[in-house]
Amino acid sequence: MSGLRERKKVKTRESILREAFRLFRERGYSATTIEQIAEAAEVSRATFFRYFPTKEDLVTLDHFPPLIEALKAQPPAAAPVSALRGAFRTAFAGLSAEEIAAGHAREVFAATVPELVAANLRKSPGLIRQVGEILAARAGCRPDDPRIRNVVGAVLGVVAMTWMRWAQDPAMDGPAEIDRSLAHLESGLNL
Amino acid sequence: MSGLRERKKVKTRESILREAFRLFRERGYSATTIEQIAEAAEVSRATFFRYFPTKEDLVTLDHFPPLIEALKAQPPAAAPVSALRGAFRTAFAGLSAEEIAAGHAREVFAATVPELVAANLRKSPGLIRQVGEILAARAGCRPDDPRIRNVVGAVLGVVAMTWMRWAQDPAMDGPAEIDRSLAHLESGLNL
DNA sequence: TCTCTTATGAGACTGCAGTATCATTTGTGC
DNA sequence: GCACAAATGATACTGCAGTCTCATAAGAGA
Repeated sequence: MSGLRERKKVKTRESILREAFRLFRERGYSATTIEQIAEAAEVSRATFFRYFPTKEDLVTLDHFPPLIEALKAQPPAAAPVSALRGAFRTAFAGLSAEEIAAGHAREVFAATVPELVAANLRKSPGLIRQVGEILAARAGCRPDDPRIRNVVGAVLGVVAMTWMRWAQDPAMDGPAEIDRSLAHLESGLNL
Repeated sequence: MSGLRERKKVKTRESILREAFRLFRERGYSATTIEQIAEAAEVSRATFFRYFPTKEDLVTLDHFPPLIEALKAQPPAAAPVSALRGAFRTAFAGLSAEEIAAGHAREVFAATVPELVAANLRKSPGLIRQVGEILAARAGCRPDDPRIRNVVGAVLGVVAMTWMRWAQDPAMDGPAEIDRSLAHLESGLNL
């Protein structure tokens, strides 16, 4: 079934993505017009919209790494921060180096440009709540307990900051650094 | 000097803000056009743009509470998280209850709608860096030290989460709750 | 090769944000 | 009341995202 048609579509899609990200890097997200992307990808504007309904769709994360499942599988005795740290570690371990590298540019980008942060926030309204609910169930308290919120906030804040460092230094070992940062948080953020 | 002109300008500005937020609540931020806001505020489109250069300016925080100054004034011996906690406390203490209440709706709104989160992120690229630099100077390490980033990330994450709780429950004492959350972070996030 | 289906390109069109110009109104100082 | 400066309104304009229509090109299957 892998006819010429399908292969061409894949190539076109990849070409659009590649050129779009190149332009984004060169001149920024909002300064890059769809017309420029289409031209660089040697495709008409209309075709661009057939592949990506909106500009945002170029950069939004289709799905987060299976963080939720990994979190559920953590040992019940672990403290909340430890459990989340373990979940991140497990989630990343389930990805091949290629997958991490492939998704890195795109996700890092999405985490760096404000417009895209918003786009992703809009697409994942449940993630924060979901993490909070699991932690609350583990700890035997209500999901809206301030302490649960604090843990989620602190962990996500630390991860976000590390993610941004990763964005600026692609040579960095992102997963390892995230783990190290969470260990730092776990041990009280002392210097 | 408080002539009629000045008072009219203040009234116009308030009218635009009030009608804009009413419409935002009714039909959402991006679904509200500037033309609608201008009409509701009984003002021409041109005048709207004279008061607010962009739509985003309606909702972005003009300036954070004088957090930076408060942070610089913290006792040098305090640990980073403690210093930030103290800075938040001082910054809020410098505001009257009216100022807090007045800014609350607007800021809460800005913290809730994804587009506006992005707008605020774009406007405060320096805040995070600035806080990091001060903390680094206090601790005698480099501003890009991962530990500094972790502290900033964790604190901002905790504050952001508390801020969202505040958004859902306006009766909450926001500043006090932020202080409590930071105390929780300070003491290791244990349950 | 011939037909059918599907992807593409071209171009016009809408809606909205933001800019620019210029005439008109409306406070302000005298 | 008068002359000046400032705020406003009307209007036309640009630029870009996203939609729509229709003609053409190109792969699929016979």
